[in-house]
Amino acid sequence: MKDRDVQADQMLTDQVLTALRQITQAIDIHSRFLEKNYAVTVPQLIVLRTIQRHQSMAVGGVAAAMSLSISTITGIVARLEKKGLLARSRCEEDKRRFLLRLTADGERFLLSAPPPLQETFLNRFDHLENWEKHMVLGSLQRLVALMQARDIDAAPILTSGPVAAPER
Amino acid sequence: MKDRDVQADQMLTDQVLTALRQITQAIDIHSRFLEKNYAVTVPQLIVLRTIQRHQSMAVGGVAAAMSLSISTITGIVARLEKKGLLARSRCEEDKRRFLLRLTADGERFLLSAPPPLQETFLNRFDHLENWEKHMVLGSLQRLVALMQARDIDAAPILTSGPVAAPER
DNA sequence: GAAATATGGTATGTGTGCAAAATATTTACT
DNA sequence: AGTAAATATTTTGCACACATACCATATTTC
Repeated sequence: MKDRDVQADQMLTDQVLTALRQITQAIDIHSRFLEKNYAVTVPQLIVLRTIQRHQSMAVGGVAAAMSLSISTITGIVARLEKKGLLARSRCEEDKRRFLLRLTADGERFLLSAPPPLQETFLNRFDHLENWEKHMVLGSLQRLVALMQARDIDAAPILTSGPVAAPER
Repeated sequence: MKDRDVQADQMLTDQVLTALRQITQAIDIHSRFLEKNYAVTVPQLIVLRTIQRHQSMAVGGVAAAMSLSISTITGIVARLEKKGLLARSRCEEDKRRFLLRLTADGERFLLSAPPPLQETFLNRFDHLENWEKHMVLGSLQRLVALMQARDIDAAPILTSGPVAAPER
């Protein structure tokens, strides 16, 4: 039994959660700002950039590259297609796939579009001292590692259906 | 003009964004796990806890306490009410308000419910060295400060409505 | 070659989050 | 009092993000 100040520990973790939510919120707010002024959201912009980098990609490829689920990408792609920034075509080799590529409008758009958060937060982040940037990134990645350390040991409580979801 | 490695800077910020999304994702996944096994999500659980701490609260109070928008709380409250964990009643002094309080079921539920992330990530976070916890928290709050350094300088493009939102 | 299985993608439904508009109530001002 | 302004909530509409169920095409197996 460690002799710790449990109260203080709880406060610390609460603060972490609050900080995380505030960060998420800030990104979300920026996304809405983008949507209002540039007609695309942050996720949409990142999808466009990702496809641009690869020239042409399948839906699953984008999902893997962004570590998002396929169904999420489907929705985003549908909205981008409706805006005419992106086109889908059946892959000839494997007709299960759709190949995604930018339209001329899409290319043109990216040339004038702002990078995801550059105008705001990332711009300021960029101006931090190098050691501080690395410290922040290190902390974030520490959290990611902690969170991704599979919950498997704690999970099997209500065993309805396939308990051990293979991955993700 | 500083003499920096722009490429490396870009990578750093990209990594920050990726880490942030992964953290958000991990929380979301945990929330679904909770929903499946305990019938409430993380936000729902936090709303319950918040109300419990205050005995009874109005919707706006919860929103302020959690720094979420009122409309978001409305939806969460509706779901909790449907589950019978929480009840609403008109406030007598100010009939615009609804007072929220836990039902007997709600109280009982909280006694058996797990703290938001304790079973998983926070538990592990708790076991970090103290200096590391503080470093992580410090980094997160650094990000929050950067992000909240109001976008006012960049924002006023579409000035519809009260631009300078007082707080939040 | 036909049946079983695997894989890529879409459609649907739920939960979160916001903004904007609609309602109702209280407070302030004239 | 009587309207105007502020306040408290709800409703609606949109964008994510996921899981689940389902359709179409590929691959494997018999």
